[in-house]
Amino acid sequence: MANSLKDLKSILAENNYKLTSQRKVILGVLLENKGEHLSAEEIYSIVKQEDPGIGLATVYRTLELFCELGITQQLTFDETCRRYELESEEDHHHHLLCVKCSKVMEFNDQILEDFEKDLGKKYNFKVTEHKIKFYGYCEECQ
Amino acid sequence: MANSLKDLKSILAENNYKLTSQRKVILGVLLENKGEHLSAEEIYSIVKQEDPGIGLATVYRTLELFCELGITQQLTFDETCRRYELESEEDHHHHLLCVKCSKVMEFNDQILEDFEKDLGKKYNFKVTEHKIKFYGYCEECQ
DNA sequence: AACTATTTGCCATAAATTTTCACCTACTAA
DNA sequence: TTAGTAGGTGAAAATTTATGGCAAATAGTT
Repeated sequence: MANSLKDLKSILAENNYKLTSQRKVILGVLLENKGEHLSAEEIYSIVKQEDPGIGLATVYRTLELFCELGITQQLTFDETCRRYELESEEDHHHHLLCVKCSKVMEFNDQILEDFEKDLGKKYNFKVTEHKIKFYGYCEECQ
Repeated sequence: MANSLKDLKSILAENNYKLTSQRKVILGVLLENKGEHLSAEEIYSIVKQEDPGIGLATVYRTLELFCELGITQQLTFDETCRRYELESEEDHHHHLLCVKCSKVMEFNDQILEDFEKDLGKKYNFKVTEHKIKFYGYCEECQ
């Protein structure tokens, strides 16, 4: 979706939102941490290094906005906090969670896309997205 | 798993836990609301009608215990609270979430079980459980 | 019926997120 | 370029969700 600041600017403009320095910095942090699944607090602490004046509430507000605009996506693992990652059409992936070391890995798949189509017909449910988590033991923890 | 109070009694006894009136009431509420996905607060408010003296902390502690014993299972939709449902070997299902009316439906499947096996080989990840959510539009909201 | 380890209720606390509000700033139109 | 304005921000308070401590109560045993 938003792979650069230029993208961010146009996405915001299209939706009548302003391009602020805080939003730029937060997108920057997300871009620099692709593949990570950061919480708002974690993003906040990284962002603060670049812009010490930024407030935690702004991070929350920005992430909410980014999700609304399809720039980011919320992840809910089984924790008390929510995590975020950049959303991407090209790289649709899911997560493997190790129940022992808590490592989170990603995987892509095509089979599920096909499965999704069948599901729509079978249950008369028009699927727009799916979130799939597999729990188990990673290579090292088996 | 626990389909009756008798089951509960033996599960608790096997694990050296006591059968208290609070635990009975909470299981009762879960049994009467199969198919629902209640939060701790919601369970608390229903339970209170039957036993006004019960404390919220007890509900949380009981649900934690029930999950530990495999009686219930935690669900994390994209909310701030966790939800619970009875766990059942026979009825392994997943969820369809309508993005418009927020209704949550359930579905069973076999294809995913097979898919899971392949995944284990492909990524050297020993899958023990999966949680799958499909988002989209339900029959009425299409 | 008495014993004892669990369990509970109440209250305080923690942690995550949201709201409030006064001030600030990015875009727009003149 | 320069206001004007709608939208955005920071700080702190408020909410929401969940957990921890402790004295009193209780289930299961002796």
